Amino acid sequence: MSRNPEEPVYNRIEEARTALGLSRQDLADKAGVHYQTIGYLEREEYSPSLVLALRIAKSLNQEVSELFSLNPFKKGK
Amino acid sequence: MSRNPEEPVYNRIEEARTALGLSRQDLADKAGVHYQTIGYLEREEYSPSLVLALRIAKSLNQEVSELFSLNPFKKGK
DNA sequence: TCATTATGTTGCATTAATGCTACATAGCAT
DNA sequence: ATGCTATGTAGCATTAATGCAACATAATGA
Repeated sequence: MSRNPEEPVYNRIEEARTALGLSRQDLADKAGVHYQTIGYLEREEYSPSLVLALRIAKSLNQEVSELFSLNPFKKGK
Repeated sequence: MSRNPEEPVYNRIEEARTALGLSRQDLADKAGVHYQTIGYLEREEYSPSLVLALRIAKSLNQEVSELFSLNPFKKGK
């Protein structure tokens, strides 16, 4: 958020996406967003809206909490 | 999202908040946002950022998926 | 070699999310 | 009656999230 620039959101989008053999474009199509938006999210240049997070989670068959966290994810799951 | 004005996000924030005996101000303090932001969310006038959704879920001891959904919630849980 | 695909980078425009201030109302307690 | 708390509403300012276009690079395959 603009009012909380110090608190990032960590994610495992790339990990989950590649595990399904999807390109960013594939995931973007499923989630209904621009393919570069997926890139920004994977590089954690910004955090998504809740709507997008829910769509991505659905597209990747994961729980929001499995894909996104306020705390860094541990190595290898 | 601005690019998906047709897809709202449903939530049970008020239900979960009152169940804990919290006022909007209480929840806002916990989540680190303005108390009126909670009001806007409860009235579903807009959907939160993922960061805020994660903070609210944590503040209410709930999973994001228990509090927010792309589909309307059924009656009484 | 050439084309395609996937990805990264930059830049610009639009808009929703959030903060904040002020005011109104209703309920409750004193 | 008065004050306090919780909530709703409206308006304005700021900024992050998203779209989109253009270009670069690397890998792959024909």
